[in-house]
Formats: sequence, structure tokens, C-alpha cells
Amino acid sequence: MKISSAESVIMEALWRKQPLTSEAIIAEVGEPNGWTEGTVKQLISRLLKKKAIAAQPDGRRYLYSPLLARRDYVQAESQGLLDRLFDGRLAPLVTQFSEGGKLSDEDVAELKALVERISR
Amino acid sequence: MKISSAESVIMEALWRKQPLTSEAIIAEVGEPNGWTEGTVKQLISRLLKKKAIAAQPDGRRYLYSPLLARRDYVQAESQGLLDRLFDGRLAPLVTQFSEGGKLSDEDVAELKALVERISR
DNA sequence: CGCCATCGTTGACAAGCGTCATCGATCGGG
DNA sequence: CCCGATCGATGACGCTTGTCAACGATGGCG
Repeated sequence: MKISSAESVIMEALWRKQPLTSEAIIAEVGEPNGWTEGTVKQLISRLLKKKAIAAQPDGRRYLYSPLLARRDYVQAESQGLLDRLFDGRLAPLVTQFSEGGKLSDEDVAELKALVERISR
Repeated sequence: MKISSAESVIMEALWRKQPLTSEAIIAEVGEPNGWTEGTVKQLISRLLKKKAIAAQPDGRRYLYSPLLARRDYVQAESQGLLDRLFDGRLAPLVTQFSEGGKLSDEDVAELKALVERISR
């Protein structure tokens, strides 16, 4: 099931720290996004329905934890973009950023070190 | 204005070859996506409303051309993903693919050459 | 000159999303 | 033991998206 953009904000909160009560999630993401309590609760409900998170009873409330691993989510999203826009190849993506002048010297250094490490 | 996923299929066709008549677009994307004529026409209309493409009269029909450059679209999409998932940094994205075993030897070689070229 | 084929425009509808409020159950304090 | 606070569930609503069909204008062929 697909995670929507607003829902992914909740996921990110849970990936940062888990488990969390709804109250804690609201505290975490409500303010920064200008969301009311109702909005966040609805997002939590939808994530439950999508089985992207789990709720374990804790007294009268629930503690929520991600079921979907961030690694898997990120992998799928990245692969999707790569496939859609770059024919599944990574190098053209890097070229894109390079040509757009979007690479800092630090980025380049990091990449260089990374490629060195990988290629051996 | 945001281009939806179905709409982007039309854009890709126009980026490949431009300008195109609606008939040509339908021929190009209809079949492979299982879309009827009506569906493609609706997508074209929405892209026009979003000013992502332009229509120039040609007799009784129109010739459609992209107004949005693929370069810009791809740049925005990529940057968005990078910002959302990788804190705006490119190296972690590459790491992600590397760790996922998603890099072929060829990918690595390409990357290496690319980074060499950039870093000088 | 009239009919048919063909355009583009528009209407339609279900599903998903973003956003928020209300409701029914229930726990704890007085 | 009852009332209020709080929790999760649910209803609601407007907008976008995916999908398709119907309509109205118009150009060309017979």
C-alpha cells in the first residue's frame, strides 16, 4: 500500500523514535506542520489501515510502532524515481545534480570516497 | 503546478518527440498503458490547464509541445526526493543503492568516471 | 449541400488525500 | 458512584487523480 506524503511525516517521526503514543506523535509533528490533533489522528488511523504501523495496547491508549522499515521505504521510493526518470541508472542522476550545480565540494568529496570504497 | 503520474507519461512522450497531435500521443501512450482515447484526451486537457504543454493550431487540430523542460522537471523531482529522504545529500542516496546491492559493476564504473571528471 | 468522421471540451464518477470536528467509550478524581 | 477529560473511531468535505463517455463544432467527401 502506498504511503501518502502527509502520512510519511508520521512515519518519519516513528522512525526517529518508537514506540510513541498518539499524543507524542501529535507533539512531534503537529506544530511544525500546522496540523490539529484531529488531522494527526486521522493520519495515524489510515496508516494503521494500511498496515504501515502497528498499535500495541498500553492501558487505555496505544503505543504505535512502524511496521514498514525506513530502509525499505526509502529503497522503494528511490528505485521508483530512478526507474521513472533515469531509466533505472544511477549515474545519470548524479550527472543531473552535477550539471545543475547542485553539488557542493563536500558532496563531491563524499562521493569520491564512497565510489573508491565501493569499487574495491 | 504539480504534474501527476499519469500526466507525466504524456510529458515523456512529448519530450521524446515534439510537437505531436493528440492522435499521435494516443498512439504513443494509449496502448502501452491500456488507456482509451478519452483518457489520454483528458490528460492532455489537464496538462494544458496546468500550462505544462502548449497547443498550436494546425488546421482543425492542435500540435502539442511541452512548455516544461524535462531537465527542470527531473531536477525538481530529484531534488524533492533527496530533500525528503536524504536530508538533501547525494552521497547517502548512492550508499542506499550500494548497500541494497543495486549497483552493477557498470554502474560503479560509470560513477567512478563521473566523479573523477567532476572533481577536477 | 448534406452527412459522417473527427477534434477538443466537458461531464461524470470512484478512489485517495488533506484537513478538521464530532461521537461513543472509558478511566480517574472527587 | 458520577462527571469530566481523554482516546480512538468515524463522518465529513473539498480537491486531485485516474478513467471513460458523451457532446458540440467543424471540415471534407460524395
